[in-house]
Amino acid sequence: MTSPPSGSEAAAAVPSAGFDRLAEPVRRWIWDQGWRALHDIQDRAIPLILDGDDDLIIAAATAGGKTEAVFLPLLSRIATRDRPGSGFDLVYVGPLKALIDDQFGRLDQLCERLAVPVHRWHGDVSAGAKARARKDPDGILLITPESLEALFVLRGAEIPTLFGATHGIVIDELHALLDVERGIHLRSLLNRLDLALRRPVRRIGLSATLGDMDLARAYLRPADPARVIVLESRAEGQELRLQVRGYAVRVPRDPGSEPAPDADGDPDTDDEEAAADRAIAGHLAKVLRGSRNLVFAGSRQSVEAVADRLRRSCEDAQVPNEFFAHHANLSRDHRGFVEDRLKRGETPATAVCTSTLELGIDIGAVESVAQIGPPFTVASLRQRLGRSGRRAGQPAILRLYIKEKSQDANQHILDALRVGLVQAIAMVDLLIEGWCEPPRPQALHLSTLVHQVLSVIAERGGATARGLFHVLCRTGPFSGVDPATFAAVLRRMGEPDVALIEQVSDGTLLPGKAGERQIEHYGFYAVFRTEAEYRVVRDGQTLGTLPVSFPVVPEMTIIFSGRRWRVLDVDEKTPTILVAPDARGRPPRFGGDASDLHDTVVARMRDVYRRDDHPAYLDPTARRFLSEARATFRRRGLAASSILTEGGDETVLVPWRGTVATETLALALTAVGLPATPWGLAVMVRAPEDKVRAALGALAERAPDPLALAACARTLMREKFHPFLDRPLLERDYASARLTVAAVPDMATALLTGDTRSEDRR
DNA sequence: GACCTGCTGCGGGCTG
Repeated sequence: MTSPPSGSEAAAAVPSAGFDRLAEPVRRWIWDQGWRALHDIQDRAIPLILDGDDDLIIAAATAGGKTEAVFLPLLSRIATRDRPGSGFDLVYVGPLKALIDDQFGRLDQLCERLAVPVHRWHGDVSAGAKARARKDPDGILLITPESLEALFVLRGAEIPTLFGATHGIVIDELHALLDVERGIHLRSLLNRLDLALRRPVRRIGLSATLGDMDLARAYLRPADPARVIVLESRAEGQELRLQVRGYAVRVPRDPGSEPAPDADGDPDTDDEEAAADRAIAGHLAKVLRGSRNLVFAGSRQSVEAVADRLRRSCEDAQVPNEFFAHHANLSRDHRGFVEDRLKRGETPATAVCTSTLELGIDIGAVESVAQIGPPFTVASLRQRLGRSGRRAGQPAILRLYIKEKSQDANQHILDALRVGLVQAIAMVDLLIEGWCEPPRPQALHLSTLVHQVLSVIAERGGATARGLFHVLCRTGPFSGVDPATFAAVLRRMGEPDVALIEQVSDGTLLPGKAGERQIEHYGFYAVFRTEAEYRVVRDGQTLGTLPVSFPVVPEMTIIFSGRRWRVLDVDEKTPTILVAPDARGRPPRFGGDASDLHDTVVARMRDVYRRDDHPAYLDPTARRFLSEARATFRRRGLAASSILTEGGDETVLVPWRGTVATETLALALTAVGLPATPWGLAVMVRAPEDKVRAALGALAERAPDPLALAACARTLMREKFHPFLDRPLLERDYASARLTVAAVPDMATALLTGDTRSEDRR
């Protein structure tokens, strides 16, 4: 048993097996926090971290105490270290600067007790603080993947000194860093760290939403996934209150008549969709006013429109505004203001936001979460839901608002199937079951490979082709790249018109002219692509940014930051847009890419169509939509056959697979001369049914050649370093990332035989 | 037909 330190008036922590094993100053800190007990996950993590050196994944809900679960025992080990000051003892990698600042605040006072320094290292940290950390590396380093990259490029020779003492590297929000470019980047850096130190450094991943633990293990330690220990928190059965609300968008009966302008001169009330938007905003205003909430609106354009409507609803009610827009194009000042107001909790506040408020940063507990439109992924829905009901005894509240077109004789089959509502129901089902999307690990990631080739050359002051292959492909995350493909990438990088690298007489590869320009520019350290933007300025104050792809001219009116503006001037040189307040405005388009639906989600959607029950969480309109969707499903015979004829010359296929497989099927048909376009769940083929059936018959026999399909693809350049690759390499990269040719024969067979067995086996 | 994330070195001007 442990007694509280004398003088402490904090509530006594309940001693437990884990607690008793922590170092004395760490226990003292816990007493002072007034904690009554350690979380289950913390208690279980302590012996694992103290007694072993195995890699570890800790999966627990947002605010489940994951950070403390790893840092309390890790710091207990440091407290008894024998050689302080010979390098950073621990490294924490966080995907957001704001997250690092949050964690710094939490760790700093604990570490002060232990005389363990904590260093922040990201783009907003002063050069002086970084210089001090470099001169005397010790304690804990909190860093972003990009700043770690910068250390390799600029201080390659110092890596063994800086990290010589490091015995653990904690990766926060692991789910956000799986098979995306940034995750591959970080895995490459971790592998390069192990190689530079000539020993593996223990890796500890933290996450609330991992879809597949075996894949997560393989991502954390590709060389030895079996030894990665997974610690999952036992769910505490929190109450979830859920509602799905349907809203009808009326299709104009008489398309010839001009709609009457709205009384307040509101230009966006002229379309029928605006009536549904008004109804949604009206409900949000009614149920959210006076409390603290998050409204995920789906796109930045929709955030602006909804925030504007809710602000005006406050004006109409003559109460102070409590609804604020929050997305990545709004200024840091404005975002900070919204986050502070949510966090302080003194006045009511609702943020209408995009995924900016989905990850990690602490905005305190909110009472409810709303989602407008179906979610993009189950993982993101779970992450969003985790923002509400974080106080003990409080339920998590989720409201989903779904718009569907009202029924009409000429309605398109996909509208009549009410895909948005059915997608929302399928995702809520899967959320409740605890499923979420796993990563797809087969992509080659050639763009990121180009980046890492340059980075390793910079780190080491030159490298051989053999050495690069060893670091990046044999032991690193580019394991899908074979020697021939790797050689083709290097050859391409060395071509005179590309000039990223050049070879000197002894075979060493050095940066070429263009390569030097890349490496020397500070934009090099991030592997993801970004778009050019205007600054939006009012009276010398920056409100935020707009993509240059959005056409802006003087006198046009826009909604931005939830308010209405007139454009005074556009300066292409700086590039800046000057605005002044106005009574009118439309939300701008920000652009963006579509997301992929996973096979499991689509399989579940088909189950929803085939069932008869109505989930209790549907409101009357949503219930009606679901009945209509099922009626369409049966009337069109989709229960028995997934081949439909629309008019004489168009055939619609519904393969009931995710986006990648559906797009692969469309390309496979296009490649054999039948022009096919993927459209949501369906593939629209401009050919009569008998021809389509004949083509499917051939596809059922043999999987198509992926490179032949990639040759038919429209956009091959998707990532930052793609412009340096040639067409054959781009096609190979596309085939690896965006095609599943092996699934084509099964899809074709199922379509032809009307085999409607559910694929929903996970 | 979506979202998000990140960044160094150096020089000039100012303050104490």
